[in-house]
Amino acid sequence: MYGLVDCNNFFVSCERVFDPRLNGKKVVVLSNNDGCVIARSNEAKAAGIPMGCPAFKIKEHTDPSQVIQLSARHILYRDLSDRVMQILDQEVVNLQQYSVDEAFFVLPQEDVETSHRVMADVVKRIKQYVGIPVSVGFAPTRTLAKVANHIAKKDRRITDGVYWLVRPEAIDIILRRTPIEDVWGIGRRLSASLQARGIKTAADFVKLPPSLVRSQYSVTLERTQRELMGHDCQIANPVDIAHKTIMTSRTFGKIITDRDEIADAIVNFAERTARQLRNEGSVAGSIMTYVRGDRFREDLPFYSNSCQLTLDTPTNDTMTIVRKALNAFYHIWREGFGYRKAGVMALDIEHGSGIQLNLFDPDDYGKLRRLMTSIDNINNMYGSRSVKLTPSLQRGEWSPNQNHFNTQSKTLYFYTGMIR
DNA sequence: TCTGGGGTCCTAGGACCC
DNA sequence: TCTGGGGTCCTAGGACCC
Repeated sequence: MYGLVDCNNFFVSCERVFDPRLNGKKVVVLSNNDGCVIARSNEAKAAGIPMGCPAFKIKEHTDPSQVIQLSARHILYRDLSDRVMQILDQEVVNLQQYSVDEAFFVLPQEDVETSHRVMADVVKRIKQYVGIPVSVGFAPTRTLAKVANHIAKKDRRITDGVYWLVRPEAIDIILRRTPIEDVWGIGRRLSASLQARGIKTAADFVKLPPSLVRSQYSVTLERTQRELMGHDCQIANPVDIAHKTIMTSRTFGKIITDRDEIADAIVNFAERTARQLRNEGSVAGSIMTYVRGDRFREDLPFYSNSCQLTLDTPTNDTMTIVRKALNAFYHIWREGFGYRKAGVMALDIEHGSGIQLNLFDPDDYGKLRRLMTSIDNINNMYGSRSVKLTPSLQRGEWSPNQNHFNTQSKTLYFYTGMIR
C-alpha cells in the first residue's frame, strides 16, 4: 500500500504562511521571469486561470486587477518543503520525496483505521506547525495513489484530507469518473490519441488489451495501465537514484547581444552546477553549454546551439567546470544574434566523494578540496554567493526580471533576507 | 511590452562490427 | 539482374512529470 502526500497549491500556500492577507484571494505565483503561472490558489483556479498561463494572458480569463501576482521565492519554498518532509519522516516508513511538494511512502500500519487516524493527525500537525495544507491518498500502486490524492484534495470536507482507494469496487467507480487526461503519465499527446479511439476515462483505458497498449504506444504506457489495474509496477522513483544530469539555466530578463555579458551568466550557471555536484557527492564527466535566441520573436533571426565537452577527469571543481563551460560557450557563440536564454549542464555524472585533479599533484588536490569545502560552508551559512571563485557579477544585465515580490509582509521580508 | 526551470525514460535510426 | 543478417552502441528527439 502506497501513500502519497501532496501540498495543496504549494507555492501559494507558502506565500500565505507569511501573509494571511492573501487568504481567500485569487493568488498566482509566477515563474522565474515573471513569465508564466506556476502555482494558483483555489480562487485563481476557479476563476479559470490555467496552469502555465503566461502572465500577460491572465486577462483572457479574469479581471487581472483582482489577481495577486507574485514572483517566486524558491529558496523559501524549499525551506518550508524541508519542514513538511521532516514531520512526515517521523511518522511514515520509507519516505521518498518525489518533488518539492510531494512524497510517496509506505503505509505505517496494516490496520487501516489506525493508519487513517495517524495520517489525519499528521495532516493537522503539518498545518499547525508549518502552516501548509496537505492531502494524503492511499492505494495499492503509485498511479492509483495519485488518483486517491486527487480526491482527498477535492473533497476535503468529506475526507479529512486523507482518502483510501483500496476496495476493487471503489477503484472501479472512481476510475469511471477519472478523465483519461487526469491520469498520471498520460499527457496532452497521449490523451488526444486515446480520446480519438473513444477512450474517455481511466476505466475505458483499463479495458484495452495490454498487448495493444504496448505495441501501439509504449511499455511506459502499458505500465501505467497495469498500475491502474492495481498491479504494482514499481515505476522507478527518481529519488532512489542520484541525478544523472544537473542543469542550471535561465531566460534572460531581456535580449542580450554582448558576448561578455552572456559569458558572465555562463560563469554563474557553471558555479551553481559545480556546487550542486559537490552537495550530492558527485562528479561530472562532461559539461554542456547551450544558448538560444528568443523563440517568440519572429522578426529576429533565430540561433540556437549547444556544445558538450568531455572533462579529462570527472570532477566537481568549480574552476575546472567554469573553464569548460566557457570554452564550450566560445565554440557556439555567433556575433550578430540576440540571445534570450543560456544554460550549463553536467552530464555523465558518477558518484565521487571529492574533487579529482591532476594525479601528479596530490598536495594541490588536498588543498583545493579544502578550499571548496570552506567556500561551500560559508555560502551555506551566509547565502549562496557570499564567496565566489570567479569574478561574475552578482546581478548582471542578464538577470531575470522579478518585479512582484510580496513586500507587504515584514516577516517574509526578514525571513527571506536571512536565508537568501 | 510580457511566454519557467529542472528533471526522467523510451524509441527509432544511424554507425559500426563481423 | 543482383544488393545479407544480426548484433551493439550511441544519439537525438519525443513524451511525460512537477
